[in-house]
Amino acid sequence: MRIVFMGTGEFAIPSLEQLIARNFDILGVVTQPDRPSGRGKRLNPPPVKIFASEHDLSVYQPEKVRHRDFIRFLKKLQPTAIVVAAFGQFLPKSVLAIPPCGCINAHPSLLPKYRGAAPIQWALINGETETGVTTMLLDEGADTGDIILQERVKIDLQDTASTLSNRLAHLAAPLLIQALESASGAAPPHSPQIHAEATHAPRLTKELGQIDWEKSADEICNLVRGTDIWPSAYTYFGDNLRVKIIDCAPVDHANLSDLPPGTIQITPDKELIVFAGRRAVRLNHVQPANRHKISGYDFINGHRLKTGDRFFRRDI
RNA sequence: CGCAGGGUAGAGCAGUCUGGUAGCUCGUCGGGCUCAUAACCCGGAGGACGUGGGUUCAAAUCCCACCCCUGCAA
Repeated sequence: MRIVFMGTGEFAIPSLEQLIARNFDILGVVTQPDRPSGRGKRLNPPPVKIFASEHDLSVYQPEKVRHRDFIRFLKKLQPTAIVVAAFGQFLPKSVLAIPPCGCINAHPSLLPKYRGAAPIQWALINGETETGVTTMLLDEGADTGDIILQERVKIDLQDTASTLSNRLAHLAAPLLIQALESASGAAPPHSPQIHAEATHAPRLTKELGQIDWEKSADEICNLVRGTDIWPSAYTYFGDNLRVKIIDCAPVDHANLSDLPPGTIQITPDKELIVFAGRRAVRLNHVQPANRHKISGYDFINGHRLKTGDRFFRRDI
């Protein structure tokens, strides 16, 4: 089977790896152009490019796949199917029409739930206990195509966006293979999404990461879990010191009666507890701006925290 | 040459501007108090102050170069 693979982020790598392992005929790997990134603003290749290069695959990095020349090039390759995962560009109708078996995409949610750029993150932020991976036939919309296969997974309380993303990526790979194998000359069996039940998972913003201590401990911890890849959940302390919350857990606490949300309490065994709108949050690990990740315990010692000190919100 | 912060005892930090024998909160070791303790009291050990050079009677502190770490931005 002649395959063109389109992907950019880490999420796509297990899928590409499986295609290689199963001896699919990979005509080429299409990925986003190198972008300036990291400290120093150097030009860095996307993860898929690195992986593909290491496996001696041809890599193409069009600024836009919809450009006429690139579409012409894709046609010449005569792919049976185009496999898409974490690619980052929309495919125009003219591309969708090229492969006889269609353009098959893996999306890390139970479509039609969580359409959009950040389905994993939003599932965590919303406190879902279950999510999954959906393979679908791409159409012109944003994650609106017909469903081929779907697999559910439980979300663990310890899961963060990075752990869950990793797990779903490894689930997406066999699901894509299965979809491909069920296609013979034409698109694999598929059925339309129930569009009325669609929900959306837009790209996260930095502002979203700022903690509102009025919210419940559960909501705050879910935010921390869902934003760990980016932008992280953060708050402010002292002289506008920005502090990222790396790892925390909701706890019950006896006397949160008249202390306002954001107030810190240090337990006898030096745990860092912060009162929330409902219940309280134990901060296990934090990261002050410009510093390494440290434990709540070290934060207390180094910054001389006292019960009654407060974390606060800051307008940006 | 994208912007910025940092590298001081095992950990987390102060001290650097205004040079003058290194400090805080802990940990650790020993002792004490206690029915007991993560609590309290007393005492001890532990630092080439990132590296190399320079200025100076004297450098963690001022000047120059380099190495490493981190946040922002993308």
